[in-house]
Formats: sequence, C-alpha cells, structure tokens
Amino acid sequence: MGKGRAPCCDKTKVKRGPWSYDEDLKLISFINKYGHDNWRSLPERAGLLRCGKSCRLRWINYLRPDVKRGNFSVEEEETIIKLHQSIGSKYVLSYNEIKNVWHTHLKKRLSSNTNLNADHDEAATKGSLNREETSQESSPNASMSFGGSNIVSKEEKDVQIGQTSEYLQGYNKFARMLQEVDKRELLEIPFDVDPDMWSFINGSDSFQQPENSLATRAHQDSQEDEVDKWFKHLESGLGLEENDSQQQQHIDANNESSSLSLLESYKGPGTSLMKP
DNA sequence: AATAATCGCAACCGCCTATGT
DNA sequence: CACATAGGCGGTTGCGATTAT
Repeated sequence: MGKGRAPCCDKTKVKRGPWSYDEDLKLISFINKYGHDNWRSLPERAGLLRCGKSCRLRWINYLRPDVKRGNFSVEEEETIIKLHQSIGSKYVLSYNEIKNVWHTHLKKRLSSNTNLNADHDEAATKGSLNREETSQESSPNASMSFGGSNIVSKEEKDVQIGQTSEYLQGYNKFARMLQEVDKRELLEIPFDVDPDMWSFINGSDSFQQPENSLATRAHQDSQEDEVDKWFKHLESGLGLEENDSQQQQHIDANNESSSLSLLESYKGPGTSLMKP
C-alpha cells in the first residue's frame, strides 16, 4: 500500500468472466501435466488468456480433484458454524463454496437465531456467536477480527489439516493412478473426448449428492455403485483402464470419501464443464 | 403470462503474508 | 533490512435462475 503495486496482469489483455469448457480443460490438463509452480506464468504456458490469479482461483475452487462439491449436509453446515466460531473468517478448507454458504445461509440463520434468543434472554446474546458477528461487522477488516492477525494456533491447524486430508486422499489417489498407469500425456485427450462422455457427465443427475446423502449407509452404497460405473466410464474415455489386480488394489486402498470427492470434483461445476 | 423480488453462485478485487533477492 | 514478487484469503459484486405476486 502507499506506493501501490503493479497489477498482476494487464487487464486489457486477459479474458474475464465465466470460464469456458475449453479453458477448464486446458487448465486441468496443463496442471496435471506440469503442476502449478508459478501461477503468474501459467496462463501463458497453458495457452490461456487469463490472469494467473484467475487460473488459481478456478483450479482451487472448482477444478482441483480434491474439492468436494454438491449440497451441504447438516453435518457439514454445523462444521462450518463450529469452525467459524473457533477460527472466524478464515476459510482455509474449501474457500468459495463454504464462504458462500456462510454468507448467504448460515450467517443469516445464526443471526436470526440469536435474535430469537435475545427476545427471551438478552444476556444470552453476549455469547460467543453474537460477539463474533458484531466484532466482524464492526471491524473494517474482518480478517483482523480474530486475534488481530492471520496466525492460526497449532491446534487449529491440526484440525484443519485433519479435515483437509480427507479431501487430499482423493487427489492422491488420482495422482497414484496416473503414476501407475504412466499415461499422463493422455490427459491432453479431453479435448477430443467422445462427446457422449461429456453428455453422460453433464447429464447424469445421479451423481449429484442428494441432501443428507451421508445419512444412511445404504444410500452410500448405491451411490458408490454409480460412482464406480462413472469412474469406469471416465477411465475408458481417458484411456486409463486398469487390469483386475490394479482395480483390486484401488478398491482396497480407497475409502469412499476419497473416491466420491475425486469423482464429483471431476464432474465439476455444472456451468464449467458443460459442452459448448 | 409478465414482472418484480429474492436467492445462489462464480468470479473479481484488494489487501495481507511469505519468500526471495 | 528494504524492497519486490507471488501466493493466498476474505469480502463483495454481478448475473442468471428461481420464486412470488
């Protein structure tokens, strides 16, 4: 501040607005092949007319294999509330979607709940939630509202790391699969993937996580069956089919959450992986 | 059926921190 | 130590979709 700083990119020369199908594919295939050691130079290297920050955001929030998407369960909502109580406005785990849920639903809900409580017991409104809300609103910089800095305690980080690891398992599985099969170059194939595959991906509602989908084991089982089918379809589309022993290894190695998060993330947001 | 109001989500912006030189 | 650069996060905005009137 003060002196200001050079913009991260020339905004007149970069494309803005919603990401297209082709851009998503370019970004996914480039990152899977070369990684993302340098976001600023990545768009140019990947042939994208996008700001590096925009690429990073797109990857982290929507395209990354370990991003879990879909409806939030009650449990997940409670987790968000608890985390927000304990660590405030620091959406370390899943960024935009959680952030949106917080801003559009939970904040409102908690606010109305505390107001209700206030009718019965004014003193109760001095509780932690209410304090958090008021401190956040009164502060010109919300990120400084909790502890005055972005420093997170070791305990808090452990919690975050533990929860993040669940999602990372999905990504790790994907990476392992790529290494095992040693067909990374095939990830460039999606530009020419069978159109039927995309219609399958985009059109199949059965892979959407229904509300409270985690509630019953039976539902999970049927979901996994469908996920399994979809996974096979994806693998065959990408030329990543496995032999029986490899398949068995994966079945043993994976827990359901990792495969679910992986698959759902590669299904991607409805608006981004739509066919043009 | 048309219009207004509201909701939900993707993307952008600005600032901060971490790291390298 | 000072500065520059890159990565990252939180808040906000814009717009399409949905619902209410």
